[in-house]
Amino acid sequence: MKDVASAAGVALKTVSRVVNGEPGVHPGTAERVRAAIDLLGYSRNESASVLRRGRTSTVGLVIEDVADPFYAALSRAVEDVTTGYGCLLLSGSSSEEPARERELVRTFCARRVDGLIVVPAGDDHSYLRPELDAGTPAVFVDRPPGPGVDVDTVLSDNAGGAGLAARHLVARGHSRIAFLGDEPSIFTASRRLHGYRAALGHLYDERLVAMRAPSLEGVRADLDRLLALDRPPTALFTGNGRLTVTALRVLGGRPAPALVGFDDFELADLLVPGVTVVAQDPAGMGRVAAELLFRRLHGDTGPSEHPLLPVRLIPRGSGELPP
Amino acid sequence: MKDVASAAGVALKTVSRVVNGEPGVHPGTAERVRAAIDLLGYSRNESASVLRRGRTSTVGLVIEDVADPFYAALSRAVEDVTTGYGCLLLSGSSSEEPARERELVRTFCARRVDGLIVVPAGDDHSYLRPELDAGTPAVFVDRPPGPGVDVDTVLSDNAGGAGLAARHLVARGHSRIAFLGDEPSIFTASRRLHGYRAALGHLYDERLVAMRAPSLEGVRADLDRLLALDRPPTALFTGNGRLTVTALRVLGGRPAPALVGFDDFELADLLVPGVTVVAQDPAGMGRVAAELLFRRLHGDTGPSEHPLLPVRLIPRGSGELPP
DNA sequence: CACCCCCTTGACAACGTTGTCTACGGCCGC
DNA sequence: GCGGCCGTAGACAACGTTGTCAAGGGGGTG
Repeated sequence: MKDVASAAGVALKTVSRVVNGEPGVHPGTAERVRAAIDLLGYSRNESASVLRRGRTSTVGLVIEDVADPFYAALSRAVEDVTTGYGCLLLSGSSSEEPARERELVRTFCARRVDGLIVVPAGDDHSYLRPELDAGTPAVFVDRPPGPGVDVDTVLSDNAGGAGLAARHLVARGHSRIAFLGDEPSIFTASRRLHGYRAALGHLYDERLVAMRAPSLEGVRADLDRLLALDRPPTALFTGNGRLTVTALRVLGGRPAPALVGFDDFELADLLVPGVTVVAQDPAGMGRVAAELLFRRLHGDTGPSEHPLLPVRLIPRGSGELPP
Repeated sequence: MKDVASAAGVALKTVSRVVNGEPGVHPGTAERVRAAIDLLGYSRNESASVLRRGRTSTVGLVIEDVADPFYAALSRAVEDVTTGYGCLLLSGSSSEEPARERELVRTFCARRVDGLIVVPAGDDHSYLRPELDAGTPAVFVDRPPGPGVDVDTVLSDNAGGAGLAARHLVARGHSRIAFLGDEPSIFTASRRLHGYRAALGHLYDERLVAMRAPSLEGVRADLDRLLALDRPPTALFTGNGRLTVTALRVLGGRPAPALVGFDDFELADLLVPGVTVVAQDPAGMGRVAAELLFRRLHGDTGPSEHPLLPVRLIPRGSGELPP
């Protein structure tokens, strides 16, 4: 900028004014400055600008894994909203590791993001206290923060959706409905178990429940056990997209039980039979969370909000198979 | 930091030394400083640090769309490598718009990223000249830069893969093989057309070629036209993952021609018949590109490199159907 | 005992930008 | 013709950090 100033024969401050489009610069002078900028290929040093101004126009997003379509869609929606407000999005994958989540938040905060959107991996977020107190707003998505941290959250109706799935299968005549869920320590997994259990009532049988992180071997072991029971399940409710796909892969070739999966996924409609799912709206979650964050950034200091996004059941065939 | 210094009763510089793990600080003093840091919840202002040091430990990635599984996988691989080198990744989606690509690059450069990884949307990259001259290395992935810009590239063997697909179908007895490709202005689309054409030789028939951006309506129109020909194709080669999926959706219910698709995708193995594909390795491309960038960042100033990543044909059934 | 060196610590400037305040000249109205 | 106002421009400090250099004190050596 110094070079631009001397090239244009003006003071530093005048260049600054031109760069920032501030009023009170003679059109002719501004033109000379712009010419010098083009000539020298100058571009403002954002770090210095941030240092002086204190605002970074930057938002941090922590997700589980960009390569997971659910989070990829969420991420894209957040990016679009962020860009719309003239901000840059920093994002990182926690790989479901609390330490990595914390490290990402720390990194983002050190870079002085204006706000945070977090899909938490851990359940202790007391480390966020200093940032929240310092005025950095945070919105938690998909899962709530640990106890003692009061921030906005954007969650899906997990229990309601699981109930929808269970009742759908019961209505088709199933009474033995297995549940394959992720690790119970994961909020969404336990909420979905809860909704499934509540909807089944006296039909609930804990021997039909298996919960663990998705893996081909794990799912195979669980399905082997379930299908070898005296009274095996006639229907299966899978607790997230990864588990649904893994279960389909394991079941490939076997006589298929009725199946409803939580989370929609591409090509669910092209499989035979089509896979009935309870669909969340990942892009909607990202959009709502980002809009909420920007309302906070624009000064909204009301009590924390906790929208619950609806889910919907999409029948495609697999969930309508008879017992 | 000033507050930490006075809380610990030491000078600013001593706190700086502790924060950066520099040697020459008495263990007792360091302990006092660390206590003060914890007490005050201090975290270094990265903008100021960057301003002083000149290095941001940051890499910028421009892709087409994070929500596309191909780029999501690429993105994740780049993130992992970047994190491994202690850097933060900034990424953004260009939505296939040259202006947006340029805007993202501009934003990243203003934030003084140490290096760039770009999946270009446009074909004029002269705007990168100042940055390259200023010593910011760039690696282009999936598609090369426009003319006159000499940077490292990481490309897949598009023509080779398309040839593989075409020969695979010819070997199964097909002589009328249609090609559904993306817009010919897209580098990968034209390379794949080229490979397909070269492999077919005298079997090539331009009436069997349709190229345009993927959309349900567009693909439906193209397939309607192709299948209504006097001598309709008995096999179909789709030029990217989106087109393959869209074509499958359009074909759903019709007597299916043999099909080979460029790009692997989840569940390709579970459809009936399984979808034969020419698989690229998006994660591998991201990894190679990122490693190449870090070699440049660590001082490698050799001539620009242009690795061509191999692709492989995965037969799953659809590509082995007879004419 | 004097000297030197090392270990530890601090003072200070500089990174590039922007907010604040001041200065200059011309124009208007009285 | 004079005072005041406006439009334009610049000087300067400050943001928070780190590199450079220097200072103080303690221990070892001649």
